[in-house]
Amino acid sequence: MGDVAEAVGVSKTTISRYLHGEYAYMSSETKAKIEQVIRELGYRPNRMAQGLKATVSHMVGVSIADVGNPFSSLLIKGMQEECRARDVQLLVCDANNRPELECANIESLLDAQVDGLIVNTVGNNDAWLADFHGRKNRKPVVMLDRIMTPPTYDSVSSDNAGAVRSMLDHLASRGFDHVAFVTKPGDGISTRTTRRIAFEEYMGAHSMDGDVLVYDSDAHDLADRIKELLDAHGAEKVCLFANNEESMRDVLEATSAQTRERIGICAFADEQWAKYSGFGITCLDQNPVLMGRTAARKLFSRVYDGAKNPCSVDEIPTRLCVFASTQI
Amino acid sequence: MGDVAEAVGVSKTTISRYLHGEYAYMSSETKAKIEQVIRELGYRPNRMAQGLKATVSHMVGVSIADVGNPFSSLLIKGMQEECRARDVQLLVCDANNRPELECANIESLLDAQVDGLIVNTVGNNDAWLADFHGRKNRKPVVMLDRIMTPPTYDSVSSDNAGAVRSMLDHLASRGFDHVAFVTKPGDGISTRTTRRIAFEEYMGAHSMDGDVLVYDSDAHDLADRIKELLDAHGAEKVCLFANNEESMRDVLEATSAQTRERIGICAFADEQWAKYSGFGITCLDQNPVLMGRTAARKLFSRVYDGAKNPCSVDEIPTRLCVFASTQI
DNA sequence: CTGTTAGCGCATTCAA
DNA sequence: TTGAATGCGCTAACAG
Repeated sequence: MGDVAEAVGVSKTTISRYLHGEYAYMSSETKAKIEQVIRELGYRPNRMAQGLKATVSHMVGVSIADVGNPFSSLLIKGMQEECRARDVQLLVCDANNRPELECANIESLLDAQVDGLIVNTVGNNDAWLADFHGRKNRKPVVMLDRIMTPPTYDSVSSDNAGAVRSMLDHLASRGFDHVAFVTKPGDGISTRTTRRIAFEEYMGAHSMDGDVLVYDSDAHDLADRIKELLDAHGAEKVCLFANNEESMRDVLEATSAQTRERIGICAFADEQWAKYSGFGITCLDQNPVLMGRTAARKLFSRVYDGAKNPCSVDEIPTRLCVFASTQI
Repeated sequence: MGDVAEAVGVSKTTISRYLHGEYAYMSSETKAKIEQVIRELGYRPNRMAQGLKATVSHMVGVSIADVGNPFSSLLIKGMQEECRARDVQLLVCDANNRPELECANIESLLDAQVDGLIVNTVGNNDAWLADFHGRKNRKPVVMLDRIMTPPTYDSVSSDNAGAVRSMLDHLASRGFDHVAFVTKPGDGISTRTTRRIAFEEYMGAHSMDGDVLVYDSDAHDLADRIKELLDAHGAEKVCLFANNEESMRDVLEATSAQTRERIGICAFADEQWAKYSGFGITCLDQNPVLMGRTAARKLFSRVYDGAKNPCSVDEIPTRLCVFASTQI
């Protein structure tokens, strides 16, 4: 900036003013001259230096439970769209499904002077996150996909309960007698628990028969559990309802093609994926891009627009996509 | 930092020294005192301010052609692993498959004072990228997955040619007479071109019959093209070889289940995806996590370890995963 | 309309 | 062993 000022023959202040569009306090000749010199020198302001002075850095931090997950990548896509519009940079960290890393990520991001945080928590980290809320110079946080109860922060998630109900309505209409909700242990991950509870409530309220099948990471274990289930309910029309794509893959791994032909299967899963898996798997397609966008918007309104409203939870609707797997 | 200095009763210089581990110039009492006060106050150094002084910011920028792509998210996963080890932050931008955005991203990242860049180019941007190489204060760049010819920058890609050959060897061993390589137009994207050329060379060198089926984004168009192909080669054992997951989905969309039972199909695709698509699709599984790691390592060695070696291209091997779709 | 001054949080001489 | 002084690139009073 000094170089530009010198070349034009004015002070740095004037250059600074030019950069901020304060043309009113400036002769049109100097303005033109500055414009020209900046182009010639290819000058671009240093955002770090700006951030050092200002109270904002135009950077927001993101900690993702597992960036390798396709769902996560779509969350990021959504955030990016908003970031582009506001000219803010996204600092992305991966927590690799480990709470310690999530904490470390957040601390590092704060060191980098981010203006706010979007957290897709790994789960089992609510205590630390709640504690963080009590810090003096805390930065705004938006929880994404996986949320806390009560919602200490602004949050964005899918309408998980509604999604579960719409799937069960569909299964009922297709004449299924028994539905098993297949999931890994809750592990403090809100989506799993929310869906499971919605499932159990629906079962309680309707005359549908069903149970929850919690399995450990070992797919071998799952195969036995499914066999037991089918032994017990062999005569009925059974459907396996997987909590997510991972569990759906575990179900596919644990069942033979013959088995899959005589039972129904469905899952929370991306339509693109589900449509071509097997003969097509009926799924609840979430809207991760919209979720990411919404989270970014909420954060920006608080950080850059000074919104002071109490924190709220946005639930993004899901879409039921019916394919061959529930048509038996 | 001033607060800490005051509380301890020393100057900021001493605190700075403490933070950099220069304990030699310090009485053990002051050291202990500093340690304590820092903990009490929860002081953490401001990386922006450090970056303003130092020549490095401990941030690297990434521009991804399409962050929504699962492949991309695994590239990022790999980078993150290296970033964690070196304590550097990743600034991630999405180019949304548009060259203008890629350029804008890179400029923005430089404004943020990143120490270097990893670019997964959208394609058709080689001229700008080459021009960028000529800039005075250019920062180091590593091209990832999609590379330039000649390689102006350090680059990391899959061993695309080798992968194509291994797939064609496999198809030959399975007795296929005719193979069609299905791809969207090249569009300046190196992977597409490299694979296509490897395909054509193999066909030329072996007595295998085949052709390249370039289709536009419209899957309808593709259905007609495939029909023509099968009309012409109906008597032979035909295989469709898709350039990537997207084209594979387009092939699935464009063919009926009956058709798929009498032809072979295969693709460059993630094993997780391919294994459960249809009856299982034979695929070339790349190693995006390793690619991301490798790119980050190359960048870091240049940026932080002062490596001066000429730029090089690393080719990461792929893995052939055979499933039912090539067993007809 | 324009410039002077001071300072953001830190690292680095140089001196003591 | 420690500290004072200077400046990184930029912004924001406050003066003219």
